[in-house]
Amino acid sequence: MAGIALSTPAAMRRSSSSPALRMPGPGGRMARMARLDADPERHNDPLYRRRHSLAHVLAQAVLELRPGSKLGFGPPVDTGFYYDFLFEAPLEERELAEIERRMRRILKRGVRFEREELTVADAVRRLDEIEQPFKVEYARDLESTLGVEQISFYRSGDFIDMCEGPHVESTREIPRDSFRLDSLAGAYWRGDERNPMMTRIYGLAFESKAALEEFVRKRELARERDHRKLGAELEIFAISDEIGRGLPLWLPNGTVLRDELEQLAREEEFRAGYQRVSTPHIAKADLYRTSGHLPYYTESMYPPMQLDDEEAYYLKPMNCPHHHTIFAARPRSYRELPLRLAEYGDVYRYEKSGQLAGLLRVRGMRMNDAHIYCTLEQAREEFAAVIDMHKKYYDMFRLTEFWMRLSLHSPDQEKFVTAEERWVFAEQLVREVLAQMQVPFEERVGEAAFYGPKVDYQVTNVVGREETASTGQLDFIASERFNLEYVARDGSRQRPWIIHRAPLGTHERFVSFLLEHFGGFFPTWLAPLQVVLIPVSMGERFVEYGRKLQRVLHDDLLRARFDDSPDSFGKKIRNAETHKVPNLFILGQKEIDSGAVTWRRHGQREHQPFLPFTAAHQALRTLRERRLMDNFEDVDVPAWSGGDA
RNA sequence: GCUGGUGUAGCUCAGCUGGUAGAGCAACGCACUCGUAAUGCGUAGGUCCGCGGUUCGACUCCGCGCACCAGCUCCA
Repeated sequence: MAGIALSTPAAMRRSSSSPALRMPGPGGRMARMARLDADPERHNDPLYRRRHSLAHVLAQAVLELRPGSKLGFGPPVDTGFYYDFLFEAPLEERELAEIERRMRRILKRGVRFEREELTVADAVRRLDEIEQPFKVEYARDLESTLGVEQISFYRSGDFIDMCEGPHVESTREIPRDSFRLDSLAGAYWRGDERNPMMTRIYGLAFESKAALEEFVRKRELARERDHRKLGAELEIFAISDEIGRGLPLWLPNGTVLRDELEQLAREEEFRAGYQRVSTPHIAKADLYRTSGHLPYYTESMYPPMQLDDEEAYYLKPMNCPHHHTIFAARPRSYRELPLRLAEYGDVYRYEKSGQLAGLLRVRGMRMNDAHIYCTLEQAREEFAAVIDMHKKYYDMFRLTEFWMRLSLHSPDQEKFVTAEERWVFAEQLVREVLAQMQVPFEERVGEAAFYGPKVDYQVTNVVGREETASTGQLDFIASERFNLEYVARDGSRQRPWIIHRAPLGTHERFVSFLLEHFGGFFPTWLAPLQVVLIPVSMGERFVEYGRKLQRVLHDDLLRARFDDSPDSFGKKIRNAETHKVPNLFILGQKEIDSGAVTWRRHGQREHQPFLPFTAAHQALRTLRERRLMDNFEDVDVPAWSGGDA
């Protein structure tokens, strides 16, 4: 069951509705993961029935081909369906074609779906007979955990499966060309890695052949925007075996993005009363014993560096212990609070190899980190300010495809510090702040940090993978562990509350989202190359003029390049366009004659104003200084829109 | 980590059943001096992911590694 959504006005919910409904476009993993069978309304959806029935047909075809295979779960998902199997011998991808053929044959036959209900005991007996141990396990589980007494089965031809339904009446209702087997994957029985790994077959299924093809086409299109593809094409980053998996190298273009984001953060944090600090990349084991990382977080840490006669050192997986140590460096007064310490800090986490993915999941990352030390009375206001900062950035970058998750602890999971009342208190505090601010969110149990509840910004990338992009956390554990205290007005010693926050997340993840969100087309202020000056020919006077203007822009710290390659004029335009440079200045005789440029914007061939170079220069400065999002069409580019065509 | 797939020039890819490799783009050179998405000609570039094995002979077959891609982290 989905978490309870609190204080979520219907109108605002749309942008942050459940993952299943939120999928922006062509779905991948998220879409697949979002099982639809939890929502009773979906059961009336004819497409839901078809997909569900196709899962059965898939199982039937598989059993024809591989008798004795064991069945797991086989639900519909919002791009089709899947079914999990345990095979005696591994299934290879090329066998999917044969399975698909058999499925079509079954559809053609017009098999009817018939429901019957059995008592749990009878159900178990039947499942034993047909040798489906996973189903037996599940049937027993339904009885013991949910108190289910009757279990329904669906029979379609000679295939029978324990199933809640509903299904189509007859397989004839399903157009034979409206589905396709998509891929093969491993999946643990009941999603638990201690269980056997089954083989999952994914199928795509839509209303019609046309809808299926449309989906496949859109998915292809989305893959064009994959940050790994764009990152290579635009020379943003590279990952090399020589350096190590999950340890990206930032190329000059990517480093511009990082520098600009850091500049943005520095300015915003300065205005918001943060102070900057810098801390080393390694620290002694004892620090992480104090912080609680060693018991709770070791799996995600690189192994220790052991020196002779000395305590082991660890690469830091988080900046917090270092910042806490700064807080503790001298006695603190309540007058200093809230104390806000910020650092774009490099951290290293040993992610499981199978989790690594481009910039999205890495092992070395740079985080827009800060810790706010405050009194309990200040905690609400500070947390609200943190959420405000998140909102400001998301509005600014026009990131609308996200949902906010209030991540709570789970009393029965070991990874959470035991302190039930304080968890409840902290969670309620955060919940109230969010409610007060009228931001829509959904609660998820078991997603908290080990030291406190979080507000996570969940973003889905182009291939449908969901990750946390930003986070704000309330920590009620660390100040005790680190023995942090301040002297209150009455002279007593008090523990500060701590807020952890990373509204711009990590460069790695944030840039990957921006790349995909913008399709590689960055606003002028962020763009690695802000303007390319292109002469109509390499005649001496054009070259001279172009170099002169380039120097003026460059001296003004604008990232301008004069294209003096031997390429043709058309080729230069093309090169600049494929590199998604936001601004091109075209220079020819008439521009020289009046000290002007013809300004072509990325992808804009129609309207190209002719204006004095000084005006164009000034406009670039404005774009930069105001950080205008001129990669969006509705944003007016100064001096451009009004100019001559 | 686990399951399945993939690995050929900087990039995208071709290479039939074993006889040691090609194309386009990019790079470089020469010519061209051009008004809005690819000027022409030429040159160079490969440990066919790595290491072992089978074979007269391995990019091709087998084994073991490595990397990348997709998926798995609770309901028929």
